[in-house]
This record gives sequence, C-alpha cells and structure tokens, in this order.
Amino acid sequence: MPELPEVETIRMGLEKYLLGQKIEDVDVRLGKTIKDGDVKDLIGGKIERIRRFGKALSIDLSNGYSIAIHIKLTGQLIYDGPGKPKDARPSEKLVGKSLPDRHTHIIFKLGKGGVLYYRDIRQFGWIRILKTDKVETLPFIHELGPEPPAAKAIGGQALLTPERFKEILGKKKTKIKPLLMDQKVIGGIGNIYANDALFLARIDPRRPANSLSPSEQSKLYEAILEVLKRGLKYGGATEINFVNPLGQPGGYQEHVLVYGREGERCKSCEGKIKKIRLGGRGTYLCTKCQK
DNA sequence: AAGAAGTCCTGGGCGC
DNA sequence: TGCGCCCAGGACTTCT
Repeated sequence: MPELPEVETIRMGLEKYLLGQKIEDVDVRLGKTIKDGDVKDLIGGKIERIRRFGKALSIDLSNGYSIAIHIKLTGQLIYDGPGKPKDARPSEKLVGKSLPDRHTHIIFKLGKGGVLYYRDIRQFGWIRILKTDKVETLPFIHELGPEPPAAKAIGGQALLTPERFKEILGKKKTKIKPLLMDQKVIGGIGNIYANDALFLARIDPRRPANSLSPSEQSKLYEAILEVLKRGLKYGGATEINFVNPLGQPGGYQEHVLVYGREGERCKSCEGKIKKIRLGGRGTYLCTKCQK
C-alpha cells in the first residue's frame, strides 16, 4: 500500500514538475475530500516546496498556505502540463482512460495549462488547506513517530536510530508487526514493508515486541531500512492502484519477499508462504524461516 | 491505560 | 450475463 517509498516517490515527482508553478484555480468535485480549510486561500500561491511526513505530504505555497495530503489506500496525484516528458504514458488501467473521470475529486489548475489531478477510488484519503506554519500541528503529523532513515528527511521529521528502535521495542508487549505499522510509534511503515522486513529479519510477526533479543532488534532495524530502500529503488509498490505523478506504476510488487505470496515458494527455503490475520490485516510469513 | 476490534469506502473476484 | 456477497487496508474511533 502507499507507504514511505510510495509517498516519497510521489514527493520527488511533484517536486520535479510542480516547483515554481502558480495555482490559478481549484475545482472541488467531491467536497468531503477537503477535510479542513478553504481552497480559495490557495489561489495565486506559487508552489515552493514539497515535504513528506511519514505517509503524508505538504505542498507549501509562497503565500503562507499549504496543501496537506494523505492518500491512504487509493489516492493518486497525477500531473499533466509543462515539463512532463513527451513519451510519458500514464497507465490507462490505473488512472482511467482520460482525466478527469468520476474518481477525480479535486483539480488544481496551474499556470500555462498545467493540471494536478487528485483521484481516490475508495475516498479514504484527505486534503487539508492550512497555514504552512500549522502543518506540523496536524494530529497525524504532530503525533507521528520517528521515521526510518531510508529517504531524505525532507519534512525535518525525527529519524529512527537503532538505539531508539530498541528502546521502543523493549517497552511494548504488543505483537511486533502491528507495532511496526503504528504511525504513532514509527512513521512510514505499512503492511507490505512490515511483512517483508520481518521475513528478511527471520522474525515471526506474532512475537511480542519485547521478546526480541538485542541481535534480533538489530537485524530487524537493518531489514526495515533495506526493504524501504528497495521499495524506493523500484519506485514504490503497486498493489491496488499506486502511481507516480506521471500516472505510472511502481515495480516493487515484482520483488516482494512475502507480501501477497500466499501458497508460493519461500525465497530462502523449500517451504510455502502462509497467510494469517494479525491486527485485522493480512499477514504473510514463512513459518520455517521466521521464528 | 494498553491493546484489540470495529469503522469508513469501492472495485474486483467469486459463485451461481 | 448479471446479481449478490465478501474481501482488501491506513488511521481514526470505540470497546474491553
């Protein structure tokens, strides 16, 4: 799902195409998408900076306002306009035949005919308009835990050190996998990378967090960094409909270690990947490799 | 108070 | 072919 590597892929894309562009108009087609603020405050503002806080983004404007965005499961930000490579073909399957379509909820109209579309099939995502100096007071961002240093920390967020990671794990009795995905504890990890990191570290996702030995804690820390970096290298994972700002999918789904591989062969032994439910979420593991 | 479970929402896959 | 049913999940809300 859209996690740190996917959202960072979007951030880098937006940075490439949107910096310096002016917002001339905003077309709100599904009002509930804008959870806070007034899109009128964006008009005339020039895009100066794109920050990421865990899985959330902030597009900061020259007029003191920002657009905070959380795409949740199915949100997409798709750019069309000046600077877009001529040979860039958006995936018809993932973003529809032509934009805007019925899933396009917000349209940001930029100068020189540029457009940024916000699409969200399941409508879980949100957009908030607020003063730039208030972005970090949003509950999701304010309460966000430190994030693993797998990408450039563009939001100025706290980074997760190995020492801090061990301290967190030692204090929590909860199962390790749901803990990794708790944004208030660690920022940026979701279901795909939690599953893959635990496989890489050979740790059973059902283990209580405080039962990990110091060497398992270290292995898990390194495994988290490794899978997040792989995700970034492949431009994110497209499980449902993730796309970058050019409307193209990522590639990590071709390289997943266990996520979504129920019944398939384990990548390090002859066993098969099992699927269980943990914290209401699909959880994949090799019971021979992960102890 | 920590930890677990229910909630939102839609499209895709399935069985008949 | 088409209908009804169930499942997927990030983070918030509600429960035990």
